Parts: sequence; structure tokens; C-alpha cells
Amino acid sequence: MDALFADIDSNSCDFFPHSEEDEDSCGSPRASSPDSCAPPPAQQQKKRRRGRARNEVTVQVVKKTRRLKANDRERNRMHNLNDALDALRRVLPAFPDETKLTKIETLRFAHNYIWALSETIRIADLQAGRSIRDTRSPADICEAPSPSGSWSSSSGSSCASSPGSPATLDRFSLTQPDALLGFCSFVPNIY
DNA sequence: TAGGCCATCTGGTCCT
DNA sequence: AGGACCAGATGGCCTA
Repeated sequence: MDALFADIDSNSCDFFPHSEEDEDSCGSPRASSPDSCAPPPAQQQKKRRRGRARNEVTVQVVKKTRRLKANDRERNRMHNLNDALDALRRVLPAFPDETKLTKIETLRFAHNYIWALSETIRIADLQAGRSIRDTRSPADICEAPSPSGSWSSSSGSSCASSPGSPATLDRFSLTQPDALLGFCSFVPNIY
């Protein structure tokens, strides 16, 4: 599309249309020679007005060219953003139904995932510092059956998002403990 | 068919 | 001045 305007200067001439309707005639085969573009002396005043018209046309072309370039950059920017989102999806645990997470779901899931991992590490550190024998280990926690089927799309209460705790995945309606247990099933060898 | 999701366009704003 | 970023608008596609 940019090519449409790339050679606009080379195609233009000093002749400018008598009216708005004639604007396109400048680059046309009809305006074959530069001489044909030169107005007669009697039209000098009109020439000035035409000059202004040319500037307006040129400004419009420049604006359109910049817009098209900006559109292209914006498109690429969004593509890069989507690529990053896809990369994020790849490092997140896969879901049984294999349906692609939406953008918002991916971000929320990643948020929960990071929280679950950090929570797992915290619990592990806690366990390591204890000497009580009957305390359940993090591995035990991970081996515990999921109360809500972990990743199944069960309908349940959603936990409100609060500082320091992740928002529940709307799609899977996981509470934080559910999420931790569920995530543990994906990182069984973390210890 | 309504609603959700997405890609794209667009104009505004900020930054270099 | 030009590019990056952002948010609103719009239209297409898909699904319940």
C-alpha cells in the first residue's frame, strides 16, 4: 500500500487542477509534458490558489502515508504482543480440553501460576525449618487429591482478587488452595 | 441472535 | 519529527 504513495513526488508535476474534481488528472497520461502544466500569465492569481491547493493535496498525501506507516507499526506491535502471549501460553501447564486460553485468561492464569509456585516454595521452606515429624510435607500436599478436580471446569465460588493473592481463574473457578493443589500436579518433582 | 473475543484502524499523548 | 504506546471504535468470526 505504501508503494501507492512511494513515488508520488516523481509522478507529480507543476500543474495543479482547476477544480477538486480534476485533482487526479495530474499524474495521468493526459498531463504528458511539463509545458502542459505551465499556466498562461492570465491565470497567475489562480496559480497562487492552485499552489495552496497543491499544498493541501500534498499534506493529505503525507498524512495518509504517515497513517499507513503508523498502522503498519501498530500491527507489528500487536503481533509482537501476541507472540509474547503465545510464548507465555507455552510455558504454562496445558489444559485437558486443550482449548486455547484467551488473552485475559492467559494473564490471570500466569498470575495464579506464579503465585502457586511461590507459595509452594514458601511452604517447602516452612517445612524445612520444622522438626515436627507428623507434619505433612509439601510433597504430601501435592499428592493430595484435588478437592475440585483441579483443572476441571467446575462451577464454584470464585475468590475475590486481593493484594498478595491472585485472582481466581474464572474459567476454572479455582480457589487458591485448589489452584495450589492443581499446580502441584504439574510440578510433582519440584522437591 | 446476542455476547465474547479478536484484529485492525485511528487519533491522542509521551518520549527520544 | 517520528516512533512507541495507549485506548476507543468498528467489523468479522465463533459459540451457546
